[in-house]
Amino acid sequence: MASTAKTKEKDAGARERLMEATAQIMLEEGYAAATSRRVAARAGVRSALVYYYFPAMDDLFVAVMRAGADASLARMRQAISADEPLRALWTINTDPRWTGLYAEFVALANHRKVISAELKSYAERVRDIETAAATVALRAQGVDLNEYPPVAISMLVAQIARSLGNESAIGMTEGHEEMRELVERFLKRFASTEHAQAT
Amino acid sequence: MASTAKTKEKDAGARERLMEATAQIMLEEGYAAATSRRVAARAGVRSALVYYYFPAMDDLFVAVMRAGADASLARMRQAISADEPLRALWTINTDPRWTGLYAEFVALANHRKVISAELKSYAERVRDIETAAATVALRAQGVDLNEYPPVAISMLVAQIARSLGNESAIGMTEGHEEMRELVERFLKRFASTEHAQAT
DNA sequence: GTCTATAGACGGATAGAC
DNA sequence: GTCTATCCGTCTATAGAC
Repeated sequence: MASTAKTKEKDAGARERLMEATAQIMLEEGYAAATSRRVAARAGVRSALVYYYFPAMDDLFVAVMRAGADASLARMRQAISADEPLRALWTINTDPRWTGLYAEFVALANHRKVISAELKSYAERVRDIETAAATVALRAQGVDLNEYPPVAISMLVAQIARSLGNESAIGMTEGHEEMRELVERFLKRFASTEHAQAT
Repeated sequence: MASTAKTKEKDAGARERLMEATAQIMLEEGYAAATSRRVAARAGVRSALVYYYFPAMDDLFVAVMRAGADASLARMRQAISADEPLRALWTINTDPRWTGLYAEFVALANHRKVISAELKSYAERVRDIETAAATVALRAQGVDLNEYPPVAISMLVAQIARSLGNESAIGMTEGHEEMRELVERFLKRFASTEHAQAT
C-alpha cells in the first residue's frame, strides 16, 4: 500500500493532522489564530512543513473547508432518504462543530476571494440538497409547494439551526428554549410516518 | 463650545473618522484587515493617534460596536410603535451595512473575550426589544402567545433577515426570492392596521 | 492633538540540509 | 517527508518631539 493512501485510522499523516489542527484552532480562537506556526505546533510538526503540503495558507483553509463540506454533504444526502428529512436537516445544522467552522469560513470569505468562491460553491450544493429533502417532506404531507416553496422552508430550518449554534457560542441563549419547542412542533407535523394529521 | 463636543456634522474629529474608517474596513475586508495602520491611513492620520484615542485596538472595536448597536437599538425602539412592528424589524435586520458589521463582530468575538462580553450584552438588549415588537404585533392579531412565543417569532424574523444579508455578501442568492415572498405574505398577515383577516 | 521613530513580536514564505 | 535557518513584511504599542 502506498504511503499516501489512507493507512490506519489512528495516528494519521501530517497532512491530516495539519487539517485537523487548523479546524480546531479556527473553532477555539477564530480563523485569524490559525497561522502556519500555530497549526504546525498543534500538529506536532514544524511550520515549514505546512508549505510542503499546502503551497499557501489559503490552500490549507480550502482543504479544511472541502473536507468539512464533503462530510456534511454526505450526511445530508443520507438525510433525504431518512424517515424525517426535515428533522435530519435540523439535526445536522445544529452540530456545533460544523456550524462553528462554517461561521468562521463565512468571515474568512469576506476578505479572501479564493475562500469566497469555494464557500459559495459549497453553499449552493448544500442548499440544493436541503431543498430536495424539504421537497420530499412537504410533498408527503400534501403541502402546496407553490405556497410554501421547499427552498424557503429548507432555508428556514437550516438557518435557524445555525443561528442557535452561533449564539450559543457567545453565551447567548435567550429564547432558544422557546424556539426549539416551536421547531419541534413544526417537525412533528411533518414527520413522514404520519401521512394524515392525527389529533 | 468645547472642541470635544459634537461640532459640525461634516469633517468630524479624528476619533469619529477613525471609528468610521474601522467600520468601513471591517465591512470591505473583514475584521482582520482593520489594523491600527490601515484605519489610521483611511482616516487620514498616523497610526500612533489610534492609541491616543483608544488605549488598545480592542477598545476601538468595542467603540465601533457600541456606536452601531446604539443606532440599531434606537431604530428598533422606534419600530415598536411603528404601524407594522414586525416589518420594521425585518427592514432593520436587512440593512446590509449593519448585518455585515454584526457578522464581523460575531467572528471577532470568537477569540476576543472583551468583544464577546460586549456583543452578548448588546445581543440580549436587541432580543428584548425585538421581542417587545413581536409581542405587540402578535397580540394585535389575537395570536396565542403561548403557542407562538414572541421571542421565537422575533428570532425568526431577525435571523432570517440577517441570513439573507450574509449570503448575499458572498454572492449566494439561491432561494432568496422565494424567501422574501414567504416573509412578505407573513408580514401582511400581521399588519396591525388590519385587525381582522380581510380577503 | 498630532506627529516621527522605533522596539519587539509574530506572520507568510523560501532555501537548502538530511 | 521533515527539519533548521532565515528574509522580509506587518502588527501592536510606546516614547518623546512639536
